[in-house]
Amino acid sequence: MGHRCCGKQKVKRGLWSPEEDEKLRKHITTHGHGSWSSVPKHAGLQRCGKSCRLRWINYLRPELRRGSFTPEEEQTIIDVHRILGNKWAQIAKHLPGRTDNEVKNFWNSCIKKKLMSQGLDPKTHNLLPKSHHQRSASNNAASSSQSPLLQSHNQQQPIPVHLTEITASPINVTLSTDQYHDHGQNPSNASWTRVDDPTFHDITRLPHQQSTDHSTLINNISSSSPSSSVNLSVFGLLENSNIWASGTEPFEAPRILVGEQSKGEEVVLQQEKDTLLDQMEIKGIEDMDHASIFESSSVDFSFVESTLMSCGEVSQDLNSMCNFAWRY
DNA sequence: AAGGTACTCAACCGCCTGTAC
DNA sequence: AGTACAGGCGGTTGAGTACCT
Repeated sequence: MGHRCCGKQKVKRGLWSPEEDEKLRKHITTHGHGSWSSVPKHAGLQRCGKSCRLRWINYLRPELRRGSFTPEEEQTIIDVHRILGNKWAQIAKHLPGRTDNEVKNFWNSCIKKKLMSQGLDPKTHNLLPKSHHQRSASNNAASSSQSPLLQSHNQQQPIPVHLTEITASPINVTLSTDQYHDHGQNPSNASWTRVDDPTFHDITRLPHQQSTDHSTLINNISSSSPSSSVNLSVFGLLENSNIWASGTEPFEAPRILVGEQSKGEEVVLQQEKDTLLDQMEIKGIEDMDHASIFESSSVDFSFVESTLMSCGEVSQDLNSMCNFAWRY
């Protein structure tokens, strides 16, 4: 039987046998994979190169972490997905030892349903229309015990902010109007508080993280994944001053060499950026010292920046990232 | 016990992008 | 500039398994 990606050879398909696994493992550990298209030949496998690559990446790599996802990993997936959407490879990068395939499967089989049973649109992380929610909730008796978090959340419709102007792929961040005021000048002791609704919660928080105490919540989230530098709650919903808590690795600001861009591109990008910024409602935080914000933050923005970069938003310095992060 | 249904997850497919020529 | 190729990625499929009636 032919194969579309390597039509000439006869290749085996379907599940891998232990013998095939062993051949592939032995070949790669001794020779490395080099060109994947040549791996089957050198390893003595009747598989196509793509298949070998997939098998190695998803199953044979020694650094892979097997077993079920922890609540912390689940929260990380939800948080990152809220920002990036179905960018499984990007999401997986923030879960050491997990593959994009694994994350994708876990999302589709578990998290998606969980969110839907809680009345949330898994695509946008926004609330579904009430009828839909009731229907899905009744369809899923096992998870019908809605968390207090969502009960309170349902009382207030968040306003989806679509960032399609900034990125090529839609990124939806859910927030409420005028949620936060900045009471501090120094980010290290800035006091970020919601001003309109003390019952508002991060909509994707897990049941085990229910708490009306925002300090506890943020501490839980940020301490729950020590191996990950991601705490994306900050992008969706800035909770309070705890996000500035010290004691973790200071964020090292990513730097992009201005010289890598042409002058013309710089001008155009700057104009686009200015236009976008004009369109956005400014919440009074841009006066903050951005550099000091990042230095005192434990939040890793680099992946967001890389995503924005790949989607066409090129920043010459940290300002655009600051603008992005601190406006939403 | 048997049949049906739901679920999980490994693997495949097709498209896109980057690179070499 | 155009083409071919390899690698990477997200979406989808289907086999195996668990659970339910």
